[in-house]
Amino acid sequence: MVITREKIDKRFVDLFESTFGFTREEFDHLLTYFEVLTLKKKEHYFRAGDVCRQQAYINKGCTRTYVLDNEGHERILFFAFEDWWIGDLESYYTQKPGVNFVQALEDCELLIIKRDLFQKLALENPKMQQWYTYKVQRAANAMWRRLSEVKTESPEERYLNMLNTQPQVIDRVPLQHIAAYLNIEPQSLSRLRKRISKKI
Amino acid sequence: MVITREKIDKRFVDLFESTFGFTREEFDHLLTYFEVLTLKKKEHYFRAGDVCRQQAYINKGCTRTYVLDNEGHERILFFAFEDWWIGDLESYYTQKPGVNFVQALEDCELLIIKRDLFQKLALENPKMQQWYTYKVQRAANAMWRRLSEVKTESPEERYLNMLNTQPQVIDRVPLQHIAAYLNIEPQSLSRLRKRISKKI
DNA sequence: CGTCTATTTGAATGTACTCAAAAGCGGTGG
DNA sequence: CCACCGCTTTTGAGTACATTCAAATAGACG
Repeated sequence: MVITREKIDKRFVDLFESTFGFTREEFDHLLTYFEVLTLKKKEHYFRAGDVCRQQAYINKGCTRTYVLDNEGHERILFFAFEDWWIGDLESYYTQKPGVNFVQALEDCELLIIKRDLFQKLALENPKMQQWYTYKVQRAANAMWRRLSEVKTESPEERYLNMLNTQPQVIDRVPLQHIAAYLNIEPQSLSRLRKRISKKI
Repeated sequence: MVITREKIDKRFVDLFESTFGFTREEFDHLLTYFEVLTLKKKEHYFRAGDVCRQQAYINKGCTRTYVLDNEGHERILFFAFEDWWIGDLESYYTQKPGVNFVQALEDCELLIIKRDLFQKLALENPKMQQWYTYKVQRAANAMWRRLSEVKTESPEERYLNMLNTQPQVIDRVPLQHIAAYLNIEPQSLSRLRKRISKKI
Protein backbone atom coordinates (compact mmCIF):
# COMPACT_ATOMS: atom_id res chain seq x y z
CA MET A 1 0.00 0.00 0.00
CA VAL A 2 1.35 3.42 -0.96
CA ILE A 3 1.47 6.00 1.82
CA THR A 4 0.53 9.50 0.75
CA ARG A 5 0.98 12.72 2.65
CA GLU A 6 -2.79 13.18 2.81
CA LYS A 7 -3.52 9.86 4.49
CA ILE A 8 -1.36 10.43 7.52
CA ASP A 9 -1.69 12.35 10.75
CA LYS A 10 -0.73 15.98 10.25
CA ARG A 11 1.46 15.85 13.34
CA PHE A 12 3.64 13.25 11.66
CA VAL A 13 4.34 15.57 8.74
CA ASP A 14 4.93 18.53 11.05
CA LEU A 15 7.43 16.71 13.22
CA PHE A 16 9.70 16.05 10.27
CA GLU A 17 9.13 19.23 8.30
CA SER A 18 8.74 21.90 10.98
CA THR A 19 10.73 20.45 13.87
CA PHE A 20 13.52 18.73 11.98
CA GLY A 21 13.59 20.85 8.85
CA PHE A 22 13.00 18.18 6.24
CA THR A 23 12.19 19.73 2.87
CA ARG A 24 9.02 18.61 1.15
CA GLU A 25 11.13 16.50 -1.19
CA GLU A 26 13.13 14.92 1.62
CA PHE A 27 9.97 14.08 3.50
CA ASP A 28 8.19 12.56 0.50
CA HIS A 29 11.28 10.51 -0.16
CA LEU A 30 11.37 9.36 3.45
CA LEU A 31 7.71 8.37 3.23
CA THR A 32 8.50 5.83 0.53
CA TYR A 33 10.49 3.88 3.11
CA PHE A 34 7.55 3.52 5.48
CA GLU A 35 5.02 0.71 5.29
CA VAL A 36 1.48 0.47 6.59
CA LEU A 37 0.72 -2.24 9.12
CA THR A 38 -2.84 -2.81 10.29
CA LEU A 39 -3.75 -4.60 13.51
CA LYS A 40 -7.10 -5.99 14.51
CA LYS A 41 -8.38 -5.23 18.00
CA LYS A 42 -6.65 -7.51 20.56
CA GLU A 43 -3.88 -8.41 18.13
CA HIS A 44 -0.32 -8.12 19.44
CA TYR A 45 2.21 -5.86 17.77
CA PHE A 46 5.05 -7.07 19.97
CA ARG A 47 5.60 -9.84 22.52
CA ALA A 48 8.22 -10.41 25.21
CA GLY A 49 10.98 -12.52 23.68
CA ASP A 50 10.71 -10.86 20.25
CA VAL A 51 13.52 -8.69 18.95
CA CYS A 52 12.27 -5.25 17.93
CA ARG A 53 13.41 -4.61 14.36
CA GLN A 54 11.34 -1.59 13.42
CA GLN A 55 9.90 1.67 14.64
CA ALA A 56 6.12 2.07 14.59
CA TYR A 57 3.98 5.20 14.54
CA ILE A 58 0.29 5.04 15.47
CA ASN A 59 -1.58 6.74 12.67
CA LYS A 60 -4.95 5.45 13.87
CA GLY A 61 -6.05 3.44 16.93
CA CYS A 62 -4.63 2.78 20.36
CA THR A 63 -2.52 0.20 22.16
CA ARG A 64 -1.44 -0.87 25.61
CA THR A 65 2.14 -1.72 26.59
CA TYR A 66 2.41 -4.16 29.45
CA VAL A 67 4.70 -6.56 31.28
CA LEU A 68 3.92 -9.70 33.27
CA ASP A 69 4.57 -10.02 36.98
CA ASN A 70 5.60 -13.23 38.73
CA GLU A 71 2.00 -14.39 39.09
CA GLY A 72 1.32 -13.75 35.40
CA HIS A 73 -0.73 -10.60 35.94
CA GLU A 74 -0.56 -8.05 33.16
CA ARG A 75 0.77 -4.71 34.44
CA ILE A 76 0.22 -1.86 32.02
CA LEU A 77 3.04 0.67 31.68
CA PHE A 78 1.20 3.01 29.31
CA PHE A 79 -1.45 3.43 26.69
CA ALA A 80 -0.55 4.89 23.31
CA PHE A 81 -2.83 6.76 20.92
CA GLU A 82 -2.54 8.57 17.61
CA ASP A 83 0.82 10.32 17.12
CA TRP A 84 2.72 8.07 19.55
CA TRP A 85 5.53 5.70 18.71
CA ILE A 86 5.42 2.17 20.08
CA GLY A 87 7.72 -0.82 20.36
CA ASP A 88 10.37 -2.06 22.75
CA LEU A 89 12.95 0.72 22.89
CA GLU A 90 15.66 -1.29 24.65
CA SER A 91 15.24 -4.28 22.37
CA TYR A 92 15.38 -1.98 19.34
CA TYR A 93 18.66 -0.53 20.58
CA THR A 94 20.33 -3.73 21.77
CA GLN A 95 18.71 -6.14 19.27
CA LYS A 96 18.17 -8.54 22.12
CA PRO A 97 14.79 -10.07 23.08
CA GLY A 98 12.45 -7.54 24.68
CA VAL A 99 10.36 -7.84 27.84
CA ASN A 100 7.26 -5.86 26.89
CA PHE A 101 4.00 -6.74 25.20
CA VAL A 102 2.20 -4.28 22.94
CA GLN A 103 -1.41 -5.07 22.08
CA ALA A 104 -4.02 -3.22 20.02
CA LEU A 105 -7.02 -2.03 22.04
CA GLU A 106 -8.78 -0.93 18.84
CA ASP A 107 -8.20 -1.69 15.18
CA CYS A 108 -4.94 0.12 14.41
CA GLU A 109 -3.12 1.55 11.44
CA LEU A 110 0.61 1.79 12.04
CA LEU A 111 3.34 3.34 9.94
CA ILE A 112 6.51 1.34 10.30
CA ILE A 113 10.09 1.69 9.19
CA LYS A 114 12.60 -1.16 9.41
CA ARG A 115 15.66 -0.67 11.57
CA ASP A 116 18.28 -1.49 8.94
CA LEU A 117 16.58 0.82 6.46
CA PHE A 118 16.45 3.57 9.04
CA GLN A 119 20.12 3.19 9.85
CA LYS A 120 21.03 3.47 6.20
CA LEU A 121 18.98 6.66 5.90
CA ALA A 122 20.55 8.06 9.07
CA LEU A 123 23.99 7.76 7.47
CA GLU A 124 22.80 9.71 4.45
CA ASN A 125 20.87 12.37 6.35
CA PRO A 126 21.99 13.56 9.80
CA LYS A 127 18.49 14.93 10.47
CA MET A 128 17.36 11.33 10.81
CA GLN A 129 19.88 10.78 13.57
CA GLN A 130 18.79 13.95 15.34
CA TRP A 131 15.24 12.80 15.11
CA TYR A 132 16.11 9.47 16.71
CA THR A 133 17.93 11.15 19.60
CA TYR A 134 14.90 13.39 20.08
CA LYS A 135 12.59 10.38 20.14
CA VAL A 136 14.74 8.54 22.69
CA GLN A 137 15.04 11.66 24.82
CA ARG A 138 11.27 12.05 24.80
CA ALA A 139 10.82 8.40 25.75
CA ALA A 140 13.28 8.82 28.62
CA ASN A 141 11.44 11.92 29.83
CA ALA A 142 8.08 10.15 29.60
CA MET A 143 9.33 7.11 31.53
CA TRP A 144 10.89 9.37 34.16
CA ARG A 145 7.64 11.25 34.67
CA ARG A 146 5.65 8.05 34.76
CA LEU A 147 7.94 6.68 37.44
CA SER A 148 7.55 9.89 39.47
CA GLU A 149 3.78 9.65 39.19
CA VAL A 150 3.69 6.04 40.31
CA LYS A 151 5.85 6.90 43.29
CA THR A 152 4.17 10.10 44.43
CA GLU A 153 0.49 9.71 43.65
CA SER A 154 -2.22 7.41 44.97
CA PRO A 155 -4.33 5.44 42.48
CA GLU A 156 -7.17 7.91 43.07
CA GLU A 157 -4.93 10.90 42.36
CA ARG A 158 -3.57 9.26 39.24
CA TYR A 159 -7.09 8.50 38.05
CA LEU A 160 -8.24 12.07 38.57
CA ASN A 161 -5.16 13.42 36.81
CA MET A 162 -5.89 11.12 33.91
CA LEU A 163 -9.42 12.52 33.72
CA ASN A 164 -7.95 15.98 33.20
CA THR A 165 -4.89 15.30 31.11
CA GLN A 166 -5.81 12.21 29.09
CA PRO A 167 -9.61 11.95 28.94
CA GLN A 168 -9.31 9.74 25.89
CA VAL A 169 -7.99 6.98 28.13
CA ILE A 170 -11.24 6.94 30.10
CA ASP A 171 -13.29 7.11 26.91
CA ARG A 172 -11.49 4.50 24.88
CA VAL A 173 -9.99 2.04 27.35
CA PRO A 174 -12.03 -0.54 29.31
CA LEU A 175 -12.04 -0.42 33.11
CA GLN A 176 -10.02 -3.58 33.64
CA HIS A 177 -7.08 -2.14 31.71
CA ILE A 178 -7.22 1.20 33.48
CA ALA A 179 -7.10 -0.77 36.72
CA ALA A 180 -4.03 -2.66 35.50
CA TYR A 181 -2.47 0.70 34.67
CA LEU A 182 -3.22 2.09 38.13
CA ASN A 183 -2.00 -1.12 39.79
CA ILE A 184 -5.26 -1.89 41.52
CA GLU A 185 -7.91 -4.60 41.09
CA PRO A 186 -10.85 -3.94 38.76
CA GLN A 187 -13.20 -4.18 41.75
CA SER A 188 -11.30 -1.40 43.49
CA LEU A 189 -11.46 0.86 40.44
CA SER A 190 -15.19 0.28 40.18
CA ARG A 191 -15.60 1.36 43.81
CA LEU A 192 -13.24 4.28 43.28
CA ARG A 193 -15.39 5.52 40.37
CA LYS A 194 -18.51 5.27 42.50
CA ARG A 195 -16.85 7.26 45.28
CA ILE A 196 -15.79 9.96 42.84
CA SER A 197 -19.20 10.25 41.16
CA LYS A 198 -20.81 10.83 44.56
CA LYS A 199 -18.50 13.77 45.23
CA ILE A 200 -19.64 15.55 42.07
CA MET B 1 42.05 21.39 39.87
CA VAL B 2 43.59 19.54 36.95
CA ILE B 3 42.02 16.19 36.10
CA THR B 4 44.47 13.51 35.13
CA ARG B 5 43.77 10.14 33.57
CA GLU B 6 45.11 8.40 36.68
CA LYS B 7 42.77 10.08 39.12
CA ILE B 8 39.57 8.96 37.49
CA ASP B 9 37.53 5.77 37.43
CA LYS B 10 38.89 3.37 34.83
CA ARG B 11 35.37 2.80 33.50
CA PHE B 12 35.19 6.46 32.53
CA VAL B 13 38.28 6.13 30.36
CA ASP B 14 37.10 2.85 28.86
CA LEU B 15 33.71 4.20 27.89
CA PHE B 16 35.25 6.89 25.73
CA GLU B 17 38.26 5.01 24.42
CA SER B 18 36.98 1.45 23.99
CA THR B 19 33.27 2.00 23.40
CA PHE B 20 33.35 5.22 21.44
CA GLY B 21 36.77 4.96 19.87
CA PHE B 22 38.34 8.14 21.21
CA THR B 23 42.10 8.17 20.63
CA ARG B 24 44.32 8.80 23.62
CA GLU B 25 44.88 12.32 22.37
CA GLU B 26 41.19 12.99 21.81
CA PHE B 27 40.38 11.74 25.26
CA ASP B 28 43.08 13.74 27.01
CA HIS B 29 41.86 16.80 25.16
CA LEU B 30 38.28 16.08 26.22
CA LEU B 31 39.43 15.74 29.83
CA THR B 32 40.63 19.33 29.86
CA TYR B 33 37.01 20.42 29.45
CA PHE B 34 35.85 18.61 32.56
CA GLU B 35 35.93 20.13 36.04
CA VAL B 36 35.96 18.52 39.46
CA LEU B 37 33.10 19.30 41.79
CA THR B 38 33.13 18.01 45.34
CA LEU B 39 30.03 17.65 47.50
CA LYS B 40 29.85 17.15 51.24
CA LYS B 41 27.51 14.48 52.58
CA LYS B 42 23.89 15.75 52.55
CA GLU B 43 24.74 18.57 50.16
CA HIS B 44 22.44 18.96 47.16
CA TYR B 45 23.80 18.77 43.63
CA PHE B 46 20.46 19.71 42.09
CA ARG B 47 17.10 20.98 43.32
CA ALA B 48 13.64 21.09 41.75
CA GLY B 49 13.28 24.48 40.05
CA ASP B 50 16.92 24.62 38.95
CA VAL B 51 17.82 24.42 35.29
CA CYS B 52 20.33 21.65 34.61
CA ARG B 53 23.26 23.17 32.72
CA GLN B 54 25.84 20.41 32.96
CA GLN B 55 26.42 16.69 32.93
CA ALA B 56 27.92 15.10 36.03
CA TYR B 57 29.80 11.83 36.44
CA ILE B 58 30.23 10.27 39.87
CA ASN B 59 33.92 9.53 40.24
CA LYS B 60 33.59 8.87 43.98
CA GLY B 61 30.63 8.70 46.36
CA CYS B 62 26.91 8.13 46.02
CA THR B 63 23.72 10.14 45.67
CA ARG B 64 19.97 9.80 45.83
CA THR B 65 17.58 11.28 43.25
CA TYR B 66 14.14 12.03 44.63
CA VAL B 67 10.92 13.93 44.05
CA LEU B 68 8.39 15.32 46.53
CA ASP B 69 4.81 14.07 46.72
CA ASN B 70 1.82 16.24 47.59
CA GLU B 71 2.37 15.77 51.33
CA GLY B 72 6.03 16.73 51.00
CA HIS B 73 7.38 13.19 51.45
CA GLU B 74 10.63 12.46 49.66
CA ARG B 75 10.21 9.61 47.17
CA ILE B 76 13.48 8.20 45.93
CA LEU B 77 13.65 7.27 42.23
CA PHE B 78 17.14 5.84 42.36
CA PHE B 79 20.51 5.78 44.03
CA ALA B 80 23.64 6.46 42.00
CA PHE B 81 27.17 5.26 42.70
CA GLU B 82 30.60 5.41 41.07
CA ASP B 83 30.42 5.36 37.26
CA TRP B 84 26.86 6.72 37.05
CA TRP B 85 25.79 10.02 35.55
CA ILE B 86 23.42 12.23 37.51
CA GLY B 87 21.34 15.34 36.94
CA ASP B 88 17.90 16.16 35.60
CA LEU B 89 17.85 14.72 32.10
CA GLU B 90 14.66 16.45 30.96
CA SER B 91 15.76 19.81 32.32
CA TYR B 92 19.14 19.39 30.63
CA TYR B 93 17.42 18.77 27.31
CA THR B 94 14.70 21.40 27.54
CA GLN B 95 16.62 23.97 29.63
CA LYS B 96 13.49 24.43 31.71
CA PRO B 97 13.31 24.04 35.51
CA GLY B 98 13.61 20.44 36.64
CA VAL B 99 11.50 18.51 39.13
CA ASN B 100 14.10 16.28 40.76
CA PHE B 101 16.41 16.66 43.72
CA VAL B 102 19.85 15.09 43.78
CA GLN B 103 21.60 14.87 47.15
CA ALA B 104 24.94 13.41 48.21
CA LEU B 105 24.65 10.46 50.61
CA GLU B 106 28.42 10.43 51.09
CA ASP B 107 31.14 12.95 50.32
CA CYS B 108 31.28 12.97 46.52
CA GLU B 109 33.73 13.80 43.78
CA LEU B 110 31.98 14.62 40.51
CA LEU B 111 33.39 15.26 37.07
CA ILE B 112 31.27 17.81 35.29
CA ILE B 113 31.10 19.29 31.83
CA LYS B 114 29.05 22.36 31.00
CA ARG B 115 26.24 22.01 28.48
CA ASP B 116 27.35 24.79 26.12
CA LEU B 117 30.89 23.48 26.12
CA PHE B 118 29.66 19.98 25.40
CA GLN B 119 27.53 21.18 22.51
CA LYS B 120 30.48 22.95 20.98
CA LEU B 121 32.56 19.78 21.24
CA ALA B 122 29.73 17.70 19.76
CA LEU B 123 29.81 19.85 16.64
CA GLU B 124 33.54 19.25 16.27
CA ASN B 125 33.48 15.54 17.05
CA PRO B 126 30.50 13.36 16.08
CA LYS B 127 31.61 10.73 18.61
CA MET B 128 30.46 13.13 21.32
CA GLN B 129 26.99 13.18 19.85
CA GLN B 130 26.94 9.40 19.63
CA TRP B 131 27.98 9.21 23.23
CA TYR B 132 25.12 11.50 24.27
CA THR B 133 22.56 9.42 22.39
CA TYR B 134 23.97 6.33 24.06
CA LYS B 135 23.69 7.95 27.47
CA VAL B 136 20.09 9.03 26.89
CA GLN B 137 19.21 5.60 25.55
CA ARG B 138 20.69 3.99 28.65
CA ALA B 139 18.76 6.37 30.88
CA ALA B 140 15.55 5.56 29.02
CA ASN B 141 16.19 1.83 29.40
CA ALA B 142 16.96 2.21 33.09
CA MET B 143 13.80 4.24 33.74
CA TRP B 144 11.73 1.71 31.78
CA ARG B 145 13.09 -1.18 33.83
CA ARG B 146 12.61 0.72 37.07
CA LEU B 147 9.00 1.39 36.15
CA SER B 148 8.47 -2.30 35.35
CA GLU B 149 9.97 -3.28 38.69
CA VAL B 150 7.78 -0.89 40.62
CA LYS B 151 4.73 -2.20 38.83
CA THR B 152 5.42 -5.92 39.02
CA GLU B 153 7.25 -6.51 42.29
CA SER B 154 6.26 -6.18 45.92
CA PRO B 155 8.49 -4.16 48.26
CA GLU B 156 9.83 -7.43 49.69
CA GLU B 157 10.69 -8.78 46.23
CA ARG B 158 12.36 -5.52 45.28
CA TYR B 159 14.37 -5.55 48.51
CA LEU B 160 15.54 -9.13 47.93
CA ASN B 161 16.46 -8.34 44.33
CA MET B 162 18.44 -5.39 45.54
CA LEU B 163 20.35 -7.65 47.94
CA ASN B 164 21.46 -9.73 44.98
CA THR B 165 21.98 -7.16 42.27
CA GLN B 166 22.99 -4.01 44.16
CA PRO B 167 24.35 -5.04 47.56
CA GLN B 168 26.16 -1.72 47.79
CA VAL B 169 22.80 -0.05 48.31
CA ILE B 170 22.21 -2.05 51.49
CA ASP B 171 25.77 -1.43 52.66
CA ARG B 172 26.00 2.28 51.95
CA VAL B 173 22.47 3.65 52.20
CA PRO B 174 20.60 4.16 55.51
CA LEU B 175 17.33 2.30 56.10
CA GLN B 176 15.09 5.33 55.89
CA HIS B 177 16.23 6.06 52.34
CA ILE B 178 15.89 2.48 51.21
CA ALA B 179 12.34 2.62 52.58
CA ALA B 180 11.66 5.78 50.58
CA TYR B 181 13.01 3.97 47.54
CA LEU B 182 10.73 0.97 48.13
CA ASN B 183 7.76 3.25 48.86
CA ILE B 184 7.14 1.95 52.34
CA GLU B 185 7.52 3.43 55.82
CA PRO B 186 10.81 2.95 57.70
CA GLN B 187 8.94 0.92 60.33
CA SER B 188 7.72 -1.48 57.67
CA LEU B 189 11.20 -1.95 56.25
CA SER B 190 12.54 -2.63 59.73
CA ARG B 191 9.92 -5.36 60.21
CA LEU B 192 10.55 -6.68 56.70
CA ARG B 193 14.24 -7.07 57.48
CA LYS B 194 13.40 -8.93 60.67
CA ARG B 195 11.09 -11.30 58.78
CA ILE B 196 13.78 -11.98 56.18
CA SER B 197 16.55 -12.60 58.73
CA LYS B 198 14.36 -15.23 60.42
CA LYS B 199 14.00 -17.14 57.16
CA ILE B 200 17.76 -17.51 56.79
C1' DC C 1 29.65 12.45 77.64
C1' DG C 2 25.43 14.32 76.10
C1' DT C 3 22.33 15.43 72.48
C1' DC C 4 20.11 14.52 68.37
C1' DT C 5 18.71 11.37 64.94
C1' DA C 6 17.84 6.69 63.28
C1' DT C 7 15.95 2.34 64.13
C1' DT C 8 13.13 -0.95 66.43
C1' DT C 9 9.03 -2.58 68.71
C1' DG C 10 4.05 -2.50 70.07
C1' DA C 11 -0.95 -1.86 69.44
C1' DA C 12 -4.92 -0.05 66.96
C1' DT C 13 -6.76 1.39 62.57
C1' DG C 14 -7.98 1.59 57.85
C1' DT C 15 -7.82 0.42 53.13
C1' DA C 16 -7.30 -2.60 49.34
C1' DC C 17 -7.40 -7.35 48.61
C1' DT C 18 -9.65 -12.00 48.03
C1' DC C 19 -13.51 -14.86 47.30
C1' DA C 20 -18.09 -15.03 45.66
C1' DA C 21 -22.08 -13.88 43.18
C1' DA C 22 -25.23 -10.83 40.66
C1' DA C 23 -26.06 -7.54 37.11
C1' DG C 24 -24.90 -5.38 32.79
C1' DC C 25 -23.29 -5.33 28.08
C1' DG C 26 -21.77 -6.76 23.47
C1' DG C 27 -21.44 -9.81 19.88
C1' DT C 28 -23.07 -13.96 17.31
C1' DG C 29 -26.02 -17.01 15.18
C1' DG C 30 -30.53 -18.78 14.54
C1' DC D 1 -34.76 -9.03 15.32
C1' DC D 2 -34.33 -11.50 19.22
C1' DA D 3 -32.24 -14.86 22.33
C1' DC D 4 -28.35 -16.65 24.14
C1' DC D 5 -23.62 -16.84 25.61
C1' DG D 6 -19.42 -15.03 27.34
C1' DC D 7 -17.07 -11.41 29.19
C1' DT D 8 -17.00 -7.08 31.91
C1' DT D 9 -18.42 -4.50 35.68
C1' DT D 10 -20.63 -4.00 40.03
C1' DT D 11 -21.71 -5.19 44.75
C1' DG D 12 -21.10 -7.64 49.22
C1' DA D 13 -18.58 -9.67 53.19
C1' DG D 14 -14.48 -11.11 55.48
C1' DT D 15 -9.41 -10.87 55.82
C1' DA D 16 -4.69 -9.48 55.65
C1' DC D 17 -1.19 -6.24 55.70
C1' DA D 18 0.94 -1.67 55.76
C1' DT D 19 0.11 2.48 58.07
C1' DT D 20 -0.34 5.52 61.99
C1' DC D 21 0.60 6.94 66.54
C1' DA D 22 3.46 6.24 70.37
C1' DA D 23 7.40 5.01 72.92
C1' DA D 24 11.79 2.67 73.81
C1' DT D 25 16.38 1.57 72.28
C1' DA D 26 20.46 2.16 69.60
C1' DG D 27 23.79 4.75 67.15
C1' DA D 28 26.26 8.90 65.30
C1' DC D 29 28.61 13.07 66.01
C1' DG D 30 30.33 16.99 68.19
